[in-house]
Amino acid sequence: MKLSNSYFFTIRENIKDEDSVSGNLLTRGGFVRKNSAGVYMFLPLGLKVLNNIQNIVRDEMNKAGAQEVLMPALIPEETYVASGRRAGFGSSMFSLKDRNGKPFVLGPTHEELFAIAGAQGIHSYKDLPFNLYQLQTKFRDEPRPRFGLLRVREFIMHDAYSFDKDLEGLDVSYKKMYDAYVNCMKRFELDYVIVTADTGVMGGLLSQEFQALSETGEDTIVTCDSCDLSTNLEVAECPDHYEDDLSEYLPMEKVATPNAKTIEEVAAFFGKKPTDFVKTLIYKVDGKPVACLVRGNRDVNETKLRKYFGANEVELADAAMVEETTHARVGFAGPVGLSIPVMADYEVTHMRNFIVGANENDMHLKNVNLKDFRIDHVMDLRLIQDEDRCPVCGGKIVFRKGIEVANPFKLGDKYSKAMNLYYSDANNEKKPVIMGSYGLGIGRTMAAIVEQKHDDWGILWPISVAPYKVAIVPLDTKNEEMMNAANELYDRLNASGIDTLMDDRDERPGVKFKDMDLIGIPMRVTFGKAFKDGKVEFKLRTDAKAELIDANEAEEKIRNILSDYFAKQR
RNA sequence: CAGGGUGUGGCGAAGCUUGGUAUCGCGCACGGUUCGGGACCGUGAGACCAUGGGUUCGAAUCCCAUCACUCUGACCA
Repeated sequence: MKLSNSYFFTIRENIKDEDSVSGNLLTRGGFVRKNSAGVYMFLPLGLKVLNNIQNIVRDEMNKAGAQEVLMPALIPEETYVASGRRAGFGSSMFSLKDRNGKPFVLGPTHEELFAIAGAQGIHSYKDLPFNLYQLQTKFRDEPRPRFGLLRVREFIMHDAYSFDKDLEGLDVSYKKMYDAYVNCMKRFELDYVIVTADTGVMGGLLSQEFQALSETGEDTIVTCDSCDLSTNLEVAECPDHYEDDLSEYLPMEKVATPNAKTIEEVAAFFGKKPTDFVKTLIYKVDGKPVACLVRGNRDVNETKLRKYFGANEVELADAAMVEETTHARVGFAGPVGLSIPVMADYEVTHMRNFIVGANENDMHLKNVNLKDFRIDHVMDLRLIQDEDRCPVCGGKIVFRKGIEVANPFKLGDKYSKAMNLYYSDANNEKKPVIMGSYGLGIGRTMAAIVEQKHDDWGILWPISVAPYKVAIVPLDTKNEEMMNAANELYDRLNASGIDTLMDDRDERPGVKFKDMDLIGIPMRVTFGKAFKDGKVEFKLRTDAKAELIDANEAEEKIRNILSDYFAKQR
């Protein structure tokens, strides 16, 4: 591409409406532009990167033996009702009606449609296994889009679906996709970890996330410095490793605690620490109240709670529900005398003589013990914390932030049963097909790469995904000889399949350099002062200084760098 | 959903408290001087001040409503 006659622009100033490094640099470089909250235009440069990422995924999928298809985004709502996920997705699904009033949705993910597609081709065990994938636009009405391309409402996702006759087959299919994703990460040059995660609205047997490490990430990752523990915060275990408190039982006592309702306020009142309390949180689990008990310095892990109940939605109860269930204002809930289900964290069962709310305004109970109230279920209910030890080996745990770029699932038979996807085995018995599903966010990957690879001047694209591999920058556009030589190199590189950009604009050198740095082209060939001696400058975007080389050696040098690079990517 | 902020030429902002018909920087056009890390001087074009209503002789400015964008929290008792 020649810049002088193309849709190319950069923005010098910061973008007000972009809250992340990647969103800012991608907008300033003219890759993307926000059109509405969480919905982006992809401009020429941005589309080139997006296509490069998609082609890497496509290549890895094809190598893994998957076949590409394209499913509709516009889907009858009843499809998701059949699997039970219409309710699961709730308001995060975009929905609309056709002219006859028939409800449709815009697909947020496609397990159902692929199960339907599978059913059309699967009759016998001889039809299995196989694997389908697509690169397609998904729609999710996120409550709060943010961080540029990282959390959006319309995005291109790669999703793949495997079909097997049994769990052993699924293991093989899963491994292939897992390996394909590992290869993709390598080719994207992402610094990442793989963590076990919650299966969430997908359901199924196993979920792993490929998390690109970045402070901008919205996910918290828990790893251990002495074993290979690697898990998402929301599923990190807090096993029953607590020591019993053996102090003598004291008699329960009701104490007036006016104007004190937070743990800190009440602790100050009693002259005690938060660890001497049992916190009672009223949750709304699919609309029904549930009390959760954790030690005063702990937090409830809502994912664990949701999993235990198999619920779609878990949130803290509103004030009205708290008052109805505890007969007191918010701030005085306690387990004694509650008539709703009571869940307790393991740790609570090892405590003695603790303080709880009295279910009465401005009152707390002290010296409460397990005999004083009913617990319906004891479980691992809390969020892991800094001071906790590794649940596997007891080592020191480390918290990091990550961007979830890919997520393979072992689904099992959940969707097969819901969507009537069965096959006949060798004994002519009807069995559900065993499915896996695999997703990788294309735009999110693009943003994650920028989050990891940038400097003060702009983006540092890896060669594999860079919109152009080489930028040719002639500094004197009036010098005919120089322009001829630059054009010749430009033509030769492009003719041999090396995507090359030429900055033939009549701009000052500084402008051209700044722009090329901002958009992050990996290699730059500058035709400048030394051209009269037959020399050009060659510079890698990641290097501070340029080197002077013979003009007629530039092409070979670029070829060598690229062939070395791609050899290492294999 | 709850609470806060913002909306002014293409972009970024000032003006609003204390009403009097819009200012600055970037960008753009033209002329000139420049020309190796976002040049300088001069001239110029470009705005129904988010939308709708109200108060007023007069509204970007005050009042009401709506919409959009954005931040914080996703209510930790």
